[in-house]
Amino acid sequence: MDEKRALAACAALSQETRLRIVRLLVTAGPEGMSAGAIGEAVDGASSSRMSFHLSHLEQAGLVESRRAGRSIIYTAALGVLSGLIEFLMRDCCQGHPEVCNPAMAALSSCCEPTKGTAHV
Amino acid sequence: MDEKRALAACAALSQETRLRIVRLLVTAGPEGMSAGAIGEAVDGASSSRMSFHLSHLEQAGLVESRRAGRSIIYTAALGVLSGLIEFLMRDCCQGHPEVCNPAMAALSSCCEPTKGTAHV
DNA sequence: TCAATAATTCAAGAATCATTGAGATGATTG
DNA sequence: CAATCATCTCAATGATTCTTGAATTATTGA
Repeated sequence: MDEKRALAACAALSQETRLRIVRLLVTAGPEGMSAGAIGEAVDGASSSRMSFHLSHLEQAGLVESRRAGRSIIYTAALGVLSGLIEFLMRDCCQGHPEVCNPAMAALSSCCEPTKGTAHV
Repeated sequence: MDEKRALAACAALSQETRLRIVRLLVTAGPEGMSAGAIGEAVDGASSSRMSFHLSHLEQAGLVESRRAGRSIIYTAALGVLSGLIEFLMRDCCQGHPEVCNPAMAALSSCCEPTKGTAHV
């Protein structure tokens, strides 16, 4: 993740409809959702508006799309989201891990590490 | 972190000068930096422009300020940054931790968990 | 092939945001 | 107290972004 991509990602996330779309797709997982279903779920927006926002998100790398019949299925690009997180927190510690542990804890509360045993 | 705050945070981060300021302050740690020093470090911007962006960031909760003599010292609000991360990744796992491990790994590369630390 | 469905593209207008420069505020020094 | 330094506030202007509605492309089934 470089500055340019991080800016594009943040800009994409800074709009209500798009933020909702990303969060919806994060919870939807690898199966994704069709453009139409997303539109209904987030705010019943017009299809052209939805298309505008979905393509903005895809441009920013935060979602990916594939065609399935008449529908186009969108999925969250978790790798890019992770890259953004890493970029934002880079060098936050400077040898003092306790400084950024809140961020670790925040993520741990959702994502249990698969290896190791320590976290509850 | 609720949607409104997350939107404000992302909007604040979606501007080049502001993104640089936040990253600079993240690495600067709890001591922070004066407005003038930040301005010189990020792009030699005019003081009114710097002030505009710093106050935008403070409004969004991403930085905090305190006066020290003639200067005003800004620090990164790591708690809010962590909250944003947690908000973005919330429910990403749905029982499948391997889905969001990239995000964990991204943070771990910066922030080693301290031994035996229970998260809050 | 034709009609229906799903989604996209485009142009125009409305709304929001960033920069500039001038002036104001608050703290320190002589 | 007056001068200076660091920063902030404000109004005007230019730039960017969002929404809307109509037209367009791709896919499917009768």
